[in-house]
Amino acid sequence: MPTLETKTKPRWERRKDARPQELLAAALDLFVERGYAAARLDDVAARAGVSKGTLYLYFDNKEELFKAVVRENLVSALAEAEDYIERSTGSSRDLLRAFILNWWDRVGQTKLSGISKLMMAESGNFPDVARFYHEEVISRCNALIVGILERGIARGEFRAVDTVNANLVIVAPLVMLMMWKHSFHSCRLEPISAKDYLDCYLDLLINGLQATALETKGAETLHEPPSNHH
Amino acid sequence: MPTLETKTKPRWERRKDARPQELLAAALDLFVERGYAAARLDDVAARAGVSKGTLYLYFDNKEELFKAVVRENLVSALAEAEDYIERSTGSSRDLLRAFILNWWDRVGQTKLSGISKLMMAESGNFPDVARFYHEEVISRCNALIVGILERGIARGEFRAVDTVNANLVIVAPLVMLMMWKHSFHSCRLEPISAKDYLDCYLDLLINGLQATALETKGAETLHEPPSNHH
DNA sequence: TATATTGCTGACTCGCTAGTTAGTAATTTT
DNA sequence: AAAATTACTAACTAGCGAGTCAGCAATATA
Repeated sequence: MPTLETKTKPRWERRKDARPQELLAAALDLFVERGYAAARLDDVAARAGVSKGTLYLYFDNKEELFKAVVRENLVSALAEAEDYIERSTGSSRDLLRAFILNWWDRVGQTKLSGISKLMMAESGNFPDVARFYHEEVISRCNALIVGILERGIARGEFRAVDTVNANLVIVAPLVMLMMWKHSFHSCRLEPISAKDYLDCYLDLLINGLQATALETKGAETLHEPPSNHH
Repeated sequence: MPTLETKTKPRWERRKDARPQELLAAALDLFVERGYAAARLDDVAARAGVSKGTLYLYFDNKEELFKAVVRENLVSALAEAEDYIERSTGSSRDLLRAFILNWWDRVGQTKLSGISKLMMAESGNFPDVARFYHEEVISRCNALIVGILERGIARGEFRAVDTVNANLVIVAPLVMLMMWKHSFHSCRLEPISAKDYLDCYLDLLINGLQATALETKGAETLHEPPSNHH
């Protein structure tokens, strides 16, 4: 009676080729949901439909698994952004805005934002992972933005701000928006509207960077004057 | 020979009154250093010079200990800020700047910044703590800033920005500065200069908020034009 | 000095998770 | 169809940390 599995499918299949991708996808999910330390490899394996032992056949340990997730998703996206900026020719103002909005589409809006949040949160407890992430993601991202600012200043489009700190000030609201997506879910009445937030941010930013408000006074603004709904 | 502790001090003392404060101080240190989940109560007790059992005499559990730390430090600071703003009479621009700089002195600059970072990082895994922190700290802080913005708009000092989102955009670089203080220590060549960062931030912000750049053109700027040292 | 009180200790339980491994079942080869 | 190969499983370990508690030693009291 118990041995009724006559013509059913095998209890498991050998799928050597598909496993890594499936494990990476599951790992991304769980790292984003729980954070680095709290993500359980048992759960990662389960979500990928394998046992934990199998996970260890494809990745040496938790740290290597995480690095693979970062390479697979963020590093590749960054490389594309570098290309995009390389090829651009328009005004620095438009370039900056396009970069930010594109970045939001490709990273901020997606679950990848959870990785940025996770690294901000846990870099202190995992210095090796932090170093890796800083070199592969943060440094390159900063270089991109400083590049755009220098370009804008050189062309006389932007005021001569301190580019290194301006980079940080510019990035901060974007990183925070990513972090808020993954913090205090249960507390906020209505989630932050990314569109409204970014509109407001870009409005303040472009205004703040403007070479001289006098000269460009007539230029079209990014959007209609924001409503003050409180 | 071994029993040479003739007239030495007792192995431990009874100090019922001093323990709570000492435990709170130790807890603040360890929560900031390690984060909420990773802070070990054994270590907290050890740093306070007692055993873990003693800690449990004064605090029910880890969560209550953490809440006590927040109340002791952040909630009290917030109450003072509320008073300060209540009493203020000057321009909204000065009030906003003063509030930000004062907040940096009282919180951002100190180890308390670690608490903000910790909550951003771990709120998802500890919803009860998150709710508490959101109600006691975040909501009240947001209300303060929205209040200043509304005041400035009502008086015609600020453009009619979307105050709710502007609040977030304004707060973001400040929260990020706090977080950076506690992230990627081992990666950054030179630590971020809070002064330069805040100068740059306030410069962009005030410029971005300015009612119309034409009218207030002659007003003294916050500081000398920032140098572009890169 | 003797007795009562209580602040404090330290060794315990219990549950949880990264990483290991002996063995098994799906596939490939012969 | 049998033998050889190997992708995979499941049960294991080792170690850690929150929370507990029986007992002890520092005071207070008599």
